[in-house]
Amino acid sequence: MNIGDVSERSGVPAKTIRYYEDVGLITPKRSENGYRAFSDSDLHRLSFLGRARALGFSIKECRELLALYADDSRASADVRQIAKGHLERVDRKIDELQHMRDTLAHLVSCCAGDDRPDCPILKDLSGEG
Amino acid sequence: MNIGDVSERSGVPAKTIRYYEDVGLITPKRSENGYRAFSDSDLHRLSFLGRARALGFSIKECRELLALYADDSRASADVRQIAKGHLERVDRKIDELQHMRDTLAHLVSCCAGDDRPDCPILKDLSGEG
DNA sequence: GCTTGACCTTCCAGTAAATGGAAGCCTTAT
DNA sequence: ATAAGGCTTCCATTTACTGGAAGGTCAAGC
Repeated sequence: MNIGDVSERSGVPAKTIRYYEDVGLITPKRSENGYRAFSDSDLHRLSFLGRARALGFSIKECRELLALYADDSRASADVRQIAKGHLERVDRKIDELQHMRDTLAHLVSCCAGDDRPDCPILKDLSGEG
Repeated sequence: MNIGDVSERSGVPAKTIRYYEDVGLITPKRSENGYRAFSDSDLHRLSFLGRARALGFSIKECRELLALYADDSRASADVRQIAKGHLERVDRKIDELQHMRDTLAHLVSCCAGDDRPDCPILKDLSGEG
């Protein structure tokens, strides 16, 4: 398969696939003409990466997950730990965004949003109130 | 005031203050020795930036907000639009993270996390199930 | 007067994870 | 033969800083 094929099948953009090769996440063979020649296993790996990235795992974590996936003697505890660590990070991020959201929603609701200059949003940002 | 003073008072790291000067968000005067000489107004501006960034506004938005703040004939509608646009972005991000979170939490709860290789997390990522 | 340590300066590089674009081969169809 | 579309590499850009090196400045203590 050429890069366009695996891109379409895996849902990972061609540009991103080349990037994944650059950083060593995949190592497709090459055809005689220099084109990348992807195997079914490469495609599978790319789909794995697509799903892991969609769940927010970092490239580093993806690398670790792929290594565990390839290791028949892995302990599921190792996989779980990576996922749990990531889950906690996501939870913290949600909390942070939720806090921003509440403040923003409050400020927006307080602002008249008309043609007058008086604005509680700017007041808050400037330290008044 | 030197950079260390305004950094402490505004809560913005010195490194970040220099960066803000680089990108034109602040333009402190210079003392004869070459040190940045911050005025009260510079400090105020930095505090404004610190609060805006803490709410997740981008540098570009901060620039716009500062411009509106300085403009006595502004319309609060313009401020509100920036804040509302940002709020919507934050909402979308929260939804996205929440979806990740739910999937991750489910997977983590399904994984035994012991020394055996069998792992529903990897199963899911690999496309099975 | 000299040293020491805490500040300050600039400049360069690196971070995460792609993405955009240019210049130029390869292939396939007309 | 040529045009379209796909492929290649390489370089730059994005976001918002952050780290570190090399070196100037200042105030305190001996």
